[in-house]
Amino acid sequence: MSLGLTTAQALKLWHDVNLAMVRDDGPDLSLRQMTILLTIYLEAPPHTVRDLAAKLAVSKPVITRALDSMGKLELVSRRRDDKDRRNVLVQRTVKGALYLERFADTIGGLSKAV
Amino acid sequence: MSLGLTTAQALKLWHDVNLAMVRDDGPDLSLRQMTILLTIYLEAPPHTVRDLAAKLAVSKPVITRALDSMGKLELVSRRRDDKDRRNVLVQRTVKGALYLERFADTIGGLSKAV
DNA sequence: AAGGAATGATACGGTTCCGTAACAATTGTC
DNA sequence: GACAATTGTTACGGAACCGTATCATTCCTT
Repeated sequence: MSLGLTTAQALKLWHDVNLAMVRDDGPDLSLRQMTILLTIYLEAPPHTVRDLAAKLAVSKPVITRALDSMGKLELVSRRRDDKDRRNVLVQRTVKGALYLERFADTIGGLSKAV
Repeated sequence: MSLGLTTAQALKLWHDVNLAMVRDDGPDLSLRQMTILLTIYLEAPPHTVRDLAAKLAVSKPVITRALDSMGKLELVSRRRDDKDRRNVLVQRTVKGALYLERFADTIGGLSKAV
């Protein structure tokens, strides 16, 4: 399916959503954090640190630190893999789901005005 | 005009564009920097530090520092206002225009796959 | 001309993130 | 069982950003 965004529409939508995020109180997730969060919630599990690092083309410590930060915000949780206890499985949380739901509503609402 | 984005479409589009930005080499602009850059290029001039701070609901040093950073990248330039030499006029640059044009193309291309 | 208002920049201390290198724990291999 | 490979984490020094307070410059009012 194609959304058929023109250049001007794309930039205006991005601007409006970014502006809403900047003006919003509460902590802003960094670009990497947001990408990790969306990956976890949009793609099928399991999600390991190694997989996420590969998908984002980023070092593993970047993932670990982002999971630390988002874990404090309870947007994400971690669990050891029982099949292979070297692995850490990144899991969704209720707060994380609500966060993204609210975020999607913001985009959806603003896209109506583009 | 309404783009009519569904929740799932909005999140997938955001994910895909963010992922492209993360994987891309070169410096990532922060959320605030990106918002400032888009404001400068989408809204009619003049743009002063004070106006930008008000629009983003952010302190003036945030704007000054963001302009410093983006100035080094030549995405933006500054000039004193001759009418009122207290003001600084934020101006567009060729590099900034190309940067956003390329960014819009990324969104446009990825939106076709949503 | 003098004092106050407005604008943007700077200083300061603190927090967060980064990249690289090293590390502990677990698994696989010989 | 010994040793290498894999996974995720931590350590370390450095860079970027933040919020608040302060400053220099310019304008305005009287």
